[in-house]
Order: sequence, then structure tokens, then C-alpha cells
Amino acid sequence: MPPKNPEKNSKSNKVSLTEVARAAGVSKMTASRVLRDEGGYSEQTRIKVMEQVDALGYLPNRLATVFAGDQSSTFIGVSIPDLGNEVFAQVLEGIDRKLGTFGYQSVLGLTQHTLQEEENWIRTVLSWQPAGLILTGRYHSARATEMLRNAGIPVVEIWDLNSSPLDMSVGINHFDSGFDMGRYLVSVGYRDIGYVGTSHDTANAATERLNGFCKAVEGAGGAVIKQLCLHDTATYYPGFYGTEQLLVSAPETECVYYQNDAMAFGGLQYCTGKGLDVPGDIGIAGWGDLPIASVMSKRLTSCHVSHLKLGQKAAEMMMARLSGEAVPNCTDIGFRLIPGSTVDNSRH
Amino acid sequence: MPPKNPEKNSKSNKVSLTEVARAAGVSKMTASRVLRDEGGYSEQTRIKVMEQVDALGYLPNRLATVFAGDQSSTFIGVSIPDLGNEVFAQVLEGIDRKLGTFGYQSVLGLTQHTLQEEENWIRTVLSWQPAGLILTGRYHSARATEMLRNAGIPVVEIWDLNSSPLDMSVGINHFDSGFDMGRYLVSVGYRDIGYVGTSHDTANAATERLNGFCKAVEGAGGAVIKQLCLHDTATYYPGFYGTEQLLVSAPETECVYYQNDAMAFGGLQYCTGKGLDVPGDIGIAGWGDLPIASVMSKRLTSCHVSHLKLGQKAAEMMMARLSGEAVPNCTDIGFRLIPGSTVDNSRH
DNA sequence: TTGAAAGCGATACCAA
DNA sequence: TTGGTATCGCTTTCAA
Repeated sequence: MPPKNPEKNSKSNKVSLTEVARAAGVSKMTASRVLRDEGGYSEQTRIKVMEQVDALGYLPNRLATVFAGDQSSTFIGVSIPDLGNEVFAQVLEGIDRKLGTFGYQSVLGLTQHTLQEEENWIRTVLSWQPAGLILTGRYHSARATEMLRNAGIPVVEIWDLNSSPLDMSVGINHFDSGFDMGRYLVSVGYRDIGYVGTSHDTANAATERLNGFCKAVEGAGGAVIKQLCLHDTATYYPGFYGTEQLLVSAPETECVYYQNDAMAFGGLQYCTGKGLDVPGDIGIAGWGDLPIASVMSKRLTSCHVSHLKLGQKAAEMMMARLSGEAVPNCTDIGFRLIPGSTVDNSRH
Repeated sequence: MPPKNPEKNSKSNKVSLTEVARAAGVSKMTASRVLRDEGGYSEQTRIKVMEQVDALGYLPNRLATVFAGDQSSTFIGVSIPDLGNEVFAQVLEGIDRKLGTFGYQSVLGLTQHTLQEEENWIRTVLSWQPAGLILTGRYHSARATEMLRNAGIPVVEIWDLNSSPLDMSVGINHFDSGFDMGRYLVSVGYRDIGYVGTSHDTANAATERLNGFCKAVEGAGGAVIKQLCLHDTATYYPGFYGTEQLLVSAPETECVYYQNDAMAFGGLQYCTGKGLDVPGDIGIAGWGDLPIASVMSKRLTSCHVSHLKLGQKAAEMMMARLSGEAVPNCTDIGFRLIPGSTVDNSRH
């Protein structure tokens, strides 16, 4: 809960347009016109006003402008599951940089992968009258969905491609990306395959990748013999110990598919540390194509997605919509399977 | 520039407190009291109002509340250089999560390490009447400093510890952390040492680490024989090719100190790829202690800083100040040198 | 327990 | 080229 302002009232030392106008000896309407560069005043008047703006250090109160109702704000609410995951940090970077070039600001919400957190954040951020919202994920609570519909502002859902979005959507088809990897791994000769990921309380993109993966593997004659969903964050160390758990309970595993590259690196390090040869003894595949891959001698088998571009595209769609342009409501930015060298493509 | 609202006026479909009050058959003051849980109304009235709130899907307009002048907003402006650098992503995560528990929101600004970007962002974000600002770095343009002083809101400068901050400061002493590493490397026997980092247009923490490092190395009888400051981002691949450049021009280098762990990993991979033994042939030291270190078999020599905690602390100081508590204006969260195994501590 | 009126800072609209 | 007045949604203050 926001506290009452401690020092009586913070506006006490803030300069308002009225004060600028008075100091310049004009009405506040004239001062307003000068500041908005609207025209319809003499050069002499303009100078008088600007002198006082500088002298008094006047900063406009944009709250009042929006409140007056003639403009929307330049806030864009942006929900992100967590920033410990590098890919989301990149998405946010893409969004915020692009928004910045249009003079808009991100109001951040970290939802920790829960719909309840997202709903709470949506309620709050809507009360600040944002110009639009960019949300990670296509699943929202019923109440959240209702609020979003009622808000009457543009919404871009990112990450999962959503063929029937609330409004607009940009991302990739995660099911397909999992499917492609499954098909690839079986095609090079793997049969007994394991999975290591994390579980969240809600359906999400990683689950869809797993679903696609299983479907492809089983359809092609392989088997996903063990699926490990840890109650942890999807980072390096869980990939490490998850691999240990997996190999203890299913030592026949020939290849492991991970929720993302960070977990895959953890798994790779576990295997290497145990003296296993990758890919000779065991294959490893991740997802996301992290920047660190650019310096690894052994290219991680993965799936490339341009996270930065995804964020930029989301911001661009938002800006286009806000300026009244027609915007396709569904944009697939695509992915690319990276064969890499952590799976053995010569098993046949 | 924010465009004029395309659809006439977005408020058209928004429900105001007045409408709720009318529907409930009470005055808007009574409805306001109910919504603020202020007391001073009958239970029957409360029910009538809340029924209409639900029925109409009323969401308060917090802009109007702040504007009315009785409260400050729950915005905290947060400036971060870039999110491609994992450590800053962690800092932001720490800030935003902690702010969230107090019902505050981060308004993000990515400054790309330039003071001009920061100044522009400060001007904009101040116009939205934030409750406070959290800024990365202790250096600001003259105009930015003036605006910050005039704003009359709490400011926390993070990252570099600032003994005479604008208002509050939390971070570490980067000079000291560089100094400690320099002293350590010489103490284990290195003499000809190189540095690989990036250059920015402004003074920054990495520069201070380098300064501290050089002072310690030279004071202890070693020499920083080559300093490479690339015009690039401080990530994996620049660490890789920067190392190549360094070793070509100064093949006698015994040990390399990097701006951060990501660059150090890049360098490590370069050396390993070239058949150099680390630390047998060359030593490698980074800064920051990235999460990936938790799964590496060879512990990277580095300097640990709790980035998440730094962010949390900054948010806590902000919240404490906003609730009127006394807050120390300078908090050192400390660092810890990690000897690791990418330098040889048995050279003597 | 309730309500009417003033006002926050800026802009639209109309009048001079 | 200027300025007065109403207005946005809400809360404070004062009155009933």
C-alpha cells in the first residue's frame, strides 16, 4: 500500500505551469501553447515563457495531461516470468529499447510464472492507464482476461504463438519446435530418450515443446523413457543435478532433451564430469541458443530463436497499433534447429 | 511523441467512480470511502457499492488519485545500462521483486551506458511523478543531477558505492575489488598480466576495477603489460576474440584479467581451443561470479557479488525512506574474491 | 452515516 | 495573438 506522503505534500516544491505563466506575465493557456510548440503566439511571448521555464526548472506533469483525457499515457505494461532466465532478459531488452525510440516506457511486472501474480499485476498496472500491454504467454486467469477485454487498450501476447489471441500475438510455435527436435534426434538414431525440465503450476511453452517432442519421438519409433520435471528454476544447476537423477533412474538413456540451454549446459557439465563422452556415450539437446554458445568449442544441439527480435517485434506491433496502422494479429518469428555437436548424427 | 488517441477518447468505455456511485444510489464520496476501506459507512451501503463495483467491472484510475495530490505514485524509475549483461538482469530482478511485495512498480530505463540516454530518460520519467528513482552508477550529467535535486524524491544510486551520494547509495567499492584481484594474482606468482574489457564513453565501475587492479599489480611488483578495451559489449564473444588480439600482441602474457565473467569464459574457451592449458600455460580471472559457474568443473577465478541482494537492498532502502524511516545513506554489500582454479596458485 | 463543493495540473473550447 | 472557463476522476474539507 502506498503510504501517505510523509512531507505534507511533495508538490510543495514543484513548479506548475500556472507559476511559469504568472512569472512570464501571460496566461497559463499561452504558456501551454508555447510548451506544446502549437503555434499561435508571438516570438516575443515564446521567449518570455521559455526563459521562465529554464529559470524555474519547470518539468511538465504528464499525469495531468493524461488525466485531462486528451492523450494516452506512454506507459506500456510488460509482463515477464523471470529475469534469471537469459532469454526473457533478452526479450525485455528488445521491447524496452524499441519502445524507448518511440518515447514510451516499460512498466515491468515479474510474474514468477504464476497466473495469479499476473492477474494482480494486470489489475494494478491498468489502474495507471497504460497505452498498452505486452504479456508473456497466452494463458491468463479468467479475471485477467476479462480485465484485458474491458480495458480497451492494445495487448500483445508474446512467446507462444497464439492463433486466436486476445488482440495481437508474436512468437513461435513451441509444439513445433519440440516436434522438430524429437524428429531430428530419432532420425539420427536415438531411441531411448530422456527429458529434464521444470514444472510450473500452469500450462506453458516448455510444456508444449515437451508435448511436441514426445509426439515426434513416439511417432518415429523412439521412446521418451523418462520425463523429469523439477520443482526448481530452469537454470544451470538444476540441469546438472536433474541429469544425475535421470541417469540414476534410467541409465539406459541415450540422449537427453532439456527445457532450455542453461539446463542443457548443466547436464553437459555433469556428464563430462562423470567421464561420459558427449556425444559418444550420451547425446544432449537444449533449446534457445544462448549467447554463451558462441564461444563453446562443442556446439550445443539446440533451437535458435531470436529473442531480441521477438521483443522488438512486439514493441513495433504495439506502436503501429497505437498510431492507428493495421497490424496483422499474429506474427510467427520462426525458429531454426541447430544440429550442433552434442548429439551424434552418425549413429546409423 | 505520444499520438493523439485514435478512437476519440479511450475513457468512453471506462467506468468511473461516479458511475458506480450512481448505480449504487449513493454519492461518489460514499463510494470512495467504501473503496478505500476508510470506515464511516453502514454495512448495507458497503454491500450496495461493492455489488456495483463487481457488476460494472470498475477499476480505479490511480492517475486521478495521485493527481488529486494526496498520495505519491507507486512508480519507481529504475535505470539499468543493459540487460544483455546477466548481472544487471539479476539486479533488476532483485529490485522489481522486492518493490512488488510493497505494491510498487518499476518503470524501466535502459541507458546503454550513456549519460545522455540517462538524462533523457530521467526527464521523461520524472514527468510521470514517480515516488523515487533507482539509478545504476554514480555518474550523471550536470542537467540530470540538477533535475534529481529539484525533484525532491528519494534517489538510490546503485552499483558503485558512492561515499557522497545524491541521496542514498548501495553497492560495492569496485576499485577495491579490482585491487584485491591484482594483489592476489601477483601474490601467487604472476608478473606479466593482461586486461581485456570494453570501453564506454563515460567513467564507470569497470574502469575503477581496472584502476584498482593496475595499482595493486604495479605496487606488488607485477606489470599490466597490455590493456585491451574493445568497442563492443561485455559478453562472451568479445572475450573470445579480445583474448586472441591480446595474445597476438603480447604473447608473453601469463595471466589475463577480464572485465567480467562472461568475457572471461570467452577467453577461457579461446585458450582451451588453442590447446593452451588453463592455468598451466595461462591464468584467467573474471568478475561477477555468474550462475553458470555453479556447473563448471574448473571454478573460474572471480569476485563474487550478490547482485540479486544488491537489487533487493536498493528497493528496501527506497521503501524504508518512503515510509519515513531513517536510512543510512551508504550501504556496502561487499564482495568476496574467489580463488578458483583458472589461475595457478602454486607457481612459487 | 452521508453528501456537496473545491481543487489537483493541464488542455479543449470558445470568446475577445 | 491571447485569455477565461469547463473538464478529466478522485479525495479533502466542511456541513448536514
